[in-house]
Amino acid sequence: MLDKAYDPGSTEDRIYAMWEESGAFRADNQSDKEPFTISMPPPNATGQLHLGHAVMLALEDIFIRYARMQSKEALWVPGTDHAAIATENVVIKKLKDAGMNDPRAELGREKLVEEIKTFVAGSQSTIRSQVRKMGSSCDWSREAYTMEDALNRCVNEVFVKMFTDDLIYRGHRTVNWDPNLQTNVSDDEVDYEERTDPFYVFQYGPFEIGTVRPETKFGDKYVVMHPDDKRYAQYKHGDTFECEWINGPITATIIKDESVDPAMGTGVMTITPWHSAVDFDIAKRHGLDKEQIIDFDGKLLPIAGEFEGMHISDAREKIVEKLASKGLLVKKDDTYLHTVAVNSRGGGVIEPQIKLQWFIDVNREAVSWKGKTMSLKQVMQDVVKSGDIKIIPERFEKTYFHWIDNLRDWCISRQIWWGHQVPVWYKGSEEFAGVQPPEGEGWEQDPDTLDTWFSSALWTWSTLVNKDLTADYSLTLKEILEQSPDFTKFHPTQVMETGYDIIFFWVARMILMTTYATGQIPFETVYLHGLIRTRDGKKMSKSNPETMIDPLEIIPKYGADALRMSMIVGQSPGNDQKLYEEKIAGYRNFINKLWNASRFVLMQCETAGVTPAEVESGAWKAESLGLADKAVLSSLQDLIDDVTDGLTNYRLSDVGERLYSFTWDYFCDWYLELSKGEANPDVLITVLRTLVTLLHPYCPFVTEELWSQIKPADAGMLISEPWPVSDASLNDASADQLQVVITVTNAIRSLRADQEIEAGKKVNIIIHSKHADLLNTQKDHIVRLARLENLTIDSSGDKPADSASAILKDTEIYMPLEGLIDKEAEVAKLSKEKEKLEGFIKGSEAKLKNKKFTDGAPEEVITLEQEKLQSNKEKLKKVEERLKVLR
RNA sequence: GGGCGCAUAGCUCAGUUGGUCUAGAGCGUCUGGUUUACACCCAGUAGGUCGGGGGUUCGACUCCCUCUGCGCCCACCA
Repeated sequence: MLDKAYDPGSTEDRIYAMWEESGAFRADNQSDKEPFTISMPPPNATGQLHLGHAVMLALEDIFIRYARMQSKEALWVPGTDHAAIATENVVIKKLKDAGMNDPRAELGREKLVEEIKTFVAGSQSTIRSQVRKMGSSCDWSREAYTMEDALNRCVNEVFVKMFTDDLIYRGHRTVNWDPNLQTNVSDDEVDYEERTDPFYVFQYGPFEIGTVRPETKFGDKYVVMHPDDKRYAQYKHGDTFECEWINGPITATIIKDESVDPAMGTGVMTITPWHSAVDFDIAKRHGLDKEQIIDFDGKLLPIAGEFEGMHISDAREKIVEKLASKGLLVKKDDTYLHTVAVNSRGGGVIEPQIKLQWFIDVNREAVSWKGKTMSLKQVMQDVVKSGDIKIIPERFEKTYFHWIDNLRDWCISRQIWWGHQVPVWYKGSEEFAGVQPPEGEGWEQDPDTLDTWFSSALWTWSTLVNKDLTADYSLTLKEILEQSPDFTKFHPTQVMETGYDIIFFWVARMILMTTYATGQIPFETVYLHGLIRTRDGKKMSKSNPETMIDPLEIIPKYGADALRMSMIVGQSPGNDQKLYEEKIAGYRNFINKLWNASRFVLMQCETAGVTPAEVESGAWKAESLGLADKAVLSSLQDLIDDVTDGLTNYRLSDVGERLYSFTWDYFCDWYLELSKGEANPDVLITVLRTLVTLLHPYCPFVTEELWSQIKPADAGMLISEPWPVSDASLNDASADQLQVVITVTNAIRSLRADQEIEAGKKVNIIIHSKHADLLNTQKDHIVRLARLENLTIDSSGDKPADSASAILKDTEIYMPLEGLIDKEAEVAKLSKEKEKLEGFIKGSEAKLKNKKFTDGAPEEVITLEQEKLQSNKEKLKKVEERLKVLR
């Protein structure tokens, strides 16, 4: 017999080990079954599982378990990401904490990379065990890692292919340079922080110019204004003038450019092309000189004269002092609020610099897609516009298009050591791009590594290539793909489930790279979940540990099943959710309820001398079924349909709620209560089996554990059970009939509960007339219910002539055939219904007459409308007749 | 500046193409119950003019406009 309460702690690890050892997670690339694939978004190999991962794992596990039970070949590929900058950063920080001053300089490239590898290995094993804790049924035999050899081969192949197609180029551009981490980062990785800094206005010849960054102003020899600005009409483009500046007199040139906003400040500015992307563009347009003022460590160069070698943070004040002493400081505003660019990967303030970097050209039309030649941008737009890829929720498609419209060339090179090194080699002025190093002496590889998203953009397919084939350099990428059984079977994947915050970083780039490299879309559906927030709506973060909910603390306390459900039910895709312990406790209670319901069913079986294993689902004699049995079986068929339909359409929250209320409110509170008098073990076991099966994707541990107690003798594990199919022949009871049963049951019970009812007092239960014709057929059942409630039947008493009542000893319950009790209420109700029906009819008629509707609508819609009209007319007729009778 | 979203019971949220919702759930409140499936329980109760205003419609929580408040994303900030 089961314990009184479900204990996840003693169950979950055991169940997980059982699943894993059985091979239930492993997908077969040779099977005939329809494939269903999910690539797990690889957690960063830097650390700990958090709630963001937990929600992702819960959602994907539901998708994959449902697919598996639907007899699809379900594959869920797990893995980890090397998270280039983040990881290198963490390791460097650790080394510094251990007493090293400059780990990069002290260790050198090779040794530092070794350090990182060691760290990653430890972190990966932590993640693996944490993913297991959530019950994730992923295929560990296919675990992947973005830095493994096979993936490196794919990265190099794609790079070289793009290089050959002129989609990758190297050029001098303004990049987001982080002097702290000594690397550049992509535009998407830059965060903007609001700060208050002094804003200075200086006299620059005849002009006043404003700036927060005087330290960049050494090289400013161009003064720019809008060509239509009347205030400066006297100055002509190209005019020069002499003026006093930081380190003595300079010659300045007037530039007229439309990018200047006349309304901003004085409408005049000087430019620093080397350290600003906007200024760079202006300089480029007019062919102006560019000079570097600040070096890559953030120190001033010789152009700064006496300030040379000074760090910009120290130099600012001194430069201002000097300008002030020359009488050139016009104004200083200490309350100026502006935004400062910082590296979101844990680095410092971004200093724009011109650097030689590698870029992916998103506008060049060199990609063959659907028989046309398109740019990468166009392909990205096409696959979503055409519906090949569907995004849930749909509104993110807008966000996606908006992003693409503003997309600039993607800078893919990074000046860090941890990552895939750029597969380009140099010898003198020679340049060689190849999957393997060039032959011969004297070649040196480009020291840069690739943006971490370059490799993760290949994730859906690079994880499916055959590893032996990737070691064979006589094969092309195309041949490798064609000969990889996993790839041919499982790609494109079906669902990409991830947080909406990485739609640009990752989702968009997977689409970009995968369509280009494989000619296939990476996935069919994108399901985006929201962020998990604290109770007061704050982002959960390590810096605020009090509000943090750590899944690894929650799971032992409430169970993984409860955690999973608390993050799924009552949750809509793409919206953030607040999570707190009471919510999780609520689902822990639900899990326990299910457990105890099963315990009760098992007890009933024991009492009846039935062993659950012997019960064959659905094998009973029709005449042995009471009305309640029929009702529960009928409702169960609806449940199966609703859950199946909901899961197919990714309506996870609805389905969860439906299962929750069926289990608790209907199965436990109603059917099990009835069974206390007279139990039908066959039905109890059958219903429970179906229920547990339907619940399995949501709460896999407890259901698997229960299954072992209630399963048929010849059944295996629940994880591998087929999905239930509804049986229409069990669905014969009408909704009204069921409603009567429920109503009467509850009424009898509440009468019993109400102590104030004296024996013999007459109480009427009003049952609406539309049920009246059912009453006779249910009389026996109601009598049975009464017996269960310890009410004895005395049919000797006087029966009111106008009711078909069962007369009970303690209380008389009349069930009037007609609405005798509250005529007024019924008339009011019917009048309202009449009004409503008239409205429907009017609406339908208008619709059918409207050409706009009939011309545009498909035939089924019109037929449906006509049917609706017809049935409403019939309904109206009945209502009117009924009203006539009542009046 | 451009874009997206949210505003429904004390709290956290559902509400599927406008129609049996005279608006639902969980938690919390209050009342009562409980000799055995479960107090991680049972039966009830109270609580909302679905942010304000206008419009479309026979009918709007649901569609359109507008206002207010909150949040997010992108761009820019001389």
